[in-house]
Amino acid sequence: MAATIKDIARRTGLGLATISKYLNGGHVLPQNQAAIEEAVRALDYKVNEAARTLKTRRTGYVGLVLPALTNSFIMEIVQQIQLDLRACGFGTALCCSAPGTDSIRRQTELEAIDFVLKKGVDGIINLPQNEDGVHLLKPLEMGIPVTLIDKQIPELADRISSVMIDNVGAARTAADELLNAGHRNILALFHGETNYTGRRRAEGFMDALRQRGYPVDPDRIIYMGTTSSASSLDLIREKIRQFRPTAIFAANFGLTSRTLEALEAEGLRVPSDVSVVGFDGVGVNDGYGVKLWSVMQPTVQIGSAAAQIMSEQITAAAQGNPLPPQVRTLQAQLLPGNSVRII
Amino acid sequence: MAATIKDIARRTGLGLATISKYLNGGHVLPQNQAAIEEAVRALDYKVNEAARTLKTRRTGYVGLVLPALTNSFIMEIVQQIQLDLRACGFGTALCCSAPGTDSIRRQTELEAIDFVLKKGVDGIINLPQNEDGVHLLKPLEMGIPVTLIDKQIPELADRISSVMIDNVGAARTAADELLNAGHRNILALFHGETNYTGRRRAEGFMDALRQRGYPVDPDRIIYMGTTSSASSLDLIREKIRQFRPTAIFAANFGLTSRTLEALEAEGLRVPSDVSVVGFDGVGVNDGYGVKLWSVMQPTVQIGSAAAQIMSEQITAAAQGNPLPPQVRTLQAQLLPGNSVRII
DNA sequence: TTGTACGCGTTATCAC
DNA sequence: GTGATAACGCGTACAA
Repeated sequence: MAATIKDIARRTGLGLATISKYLNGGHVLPQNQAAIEEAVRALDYKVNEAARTLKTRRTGYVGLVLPALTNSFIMEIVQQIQLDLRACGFGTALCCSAPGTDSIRRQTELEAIDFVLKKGVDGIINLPQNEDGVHLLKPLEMGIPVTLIDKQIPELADRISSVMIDNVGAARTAADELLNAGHRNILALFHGETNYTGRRRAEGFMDALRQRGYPVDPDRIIYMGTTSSASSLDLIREKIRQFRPTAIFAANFGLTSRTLEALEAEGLRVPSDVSVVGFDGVGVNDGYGVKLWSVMQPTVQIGSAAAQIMSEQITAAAQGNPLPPQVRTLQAQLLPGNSVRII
Repeated sequence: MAATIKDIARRTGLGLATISKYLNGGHVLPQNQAAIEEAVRALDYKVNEAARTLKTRRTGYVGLVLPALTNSFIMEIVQQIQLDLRACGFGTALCCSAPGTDSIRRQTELEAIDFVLKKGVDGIINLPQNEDGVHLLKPLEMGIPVTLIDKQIPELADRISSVMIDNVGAARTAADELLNAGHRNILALFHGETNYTGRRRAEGFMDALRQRGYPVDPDRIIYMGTTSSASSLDLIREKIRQFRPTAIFAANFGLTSRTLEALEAEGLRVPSDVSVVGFDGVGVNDGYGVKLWSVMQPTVQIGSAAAQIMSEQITAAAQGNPLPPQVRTLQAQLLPGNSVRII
């Protein structure tokens, strides 16, 4: 049986309130402090988090709700979030809304949120897949702070914090690289059309073209929608055959992977046949001859920022003066490779 | 303010015990059941997990302690564990012992275990990096069930459950593939020499050689130890130059990646210069011309098995009759590629 | 089957 | 500064 605060009280002859106060950072007489410290060590006392939660209504857990663990980008962020939250004393309750076709995604993400809510969390960090954010209404209503990563939900922008990169700038830089190399016939691949991040990256890409006075061909701007990997692959192959681009810009992890597959399937080589700028480090460290140019998001910084914001929001809310939502925008970096041919 | 069991009692006119019993699966009169159901819906009642934990001493969380989130193999397992645990009603407390040189690994893993213990978990699923398992003594002593994945700790084999593949068989199958293709000068790369999984795979590899009467050259069996990625890469390159192998077998995810890098750095092509059989899907879906032969571990099954064992152990322990530790061995599969040249 | 009363370990509010 | 004491919400003997 684990030692309780009562055991400490018995051993030291002090009252419960004194012990509790000291344990929570209050001041007591030096002699009492020493006595408590001694008793804690001797009895190997650990606070009972359940009892504390029952009283304070704070669980010390942050829910981390993600679509799935599918790529190194999200993995690095998850790890960093977990490390930093732990450093702040918070546990990380991982909850993947998990695979599922788009038609049931709303449902699975809602269930994931409901689950962490049921388990009890002080805050939620979410990489949303449900673009209208209805799944976040309940936590918001309950006064549980929410921080978004990677994507933004404009409708809720004034009520929730978010951490993401300058998507417009990142895409613009990537496009510039291709344009500087002389490419004009560029196929550009983005997330679904309703996807905030995808739209921003598309904007950045088009910005780069316009800035130089090049025409924007809407047919070469492909929004993948929420199709499966397989049909995305087919679509990319089709577009490659249709437009015979000299270069491709793929605006996220999955699209970059599928672009490489599509080129391989079409028998096209990088960069001799087609130049490629990708995202999130795909094809950067494969140990093959081709090293892709890649937009690298600062995953460590993203994770740290999310954890920090979350921690601050929770602490402030616990003290009765909730902080306004924070938005943090970080800069991505274009990592050079050898996948762009100068023409 | 959230509704409590008392509110239900007031609304239905029933006693607290009746409500509680029904909520925990007990039988009550149909009319009372209906009344309770109605009240639960009307008041949007949710059980307070903290109060329940305080009483039952069960938190409904399983600690998932890993070295780090570094590759798709571990990621897939983590996701599956989380999904299955959730289906059993358990939350997943993710805790990465995190990066760190080997000298401090014992410490970081111990801290990770201590953290989940402090937060309160009913069980621990662990991918150990500390090979003697001292970090698991405390949970074991506390009566908290532990399930290992991927690796085994022989000293503790009779006290903890484990889920892993038939490492000997997997390595033997991989070796057979190379031997069948006519390779005799094979460089074989394994984890550290003190690593259980690495040793088992090395055994399997050597078995395959011996079974055919081929000599085992200890110099071509490389144990990486716990060196950094960079120095591993250097070591592999050195061995390649030294032995000029016609084939390489890399016995885990990281080693396979570094093997590809090393070959690239040495200017050697796969499979024309050197054949390769790797592990865990590295180089299988890169969208390049070469698709590696790869030992694929059944990540979904591993995750499911770990979650299932954990759930059973916890449930049994909660009912006072703890289950003996379980060991589950699954079969890996050798996925064909085009990275092996017949000579 | 149902209800009463108590305890789980902690924090918070008072008096002192 | 300190110490009784009352919650917090639930599970569970025990009695009815």
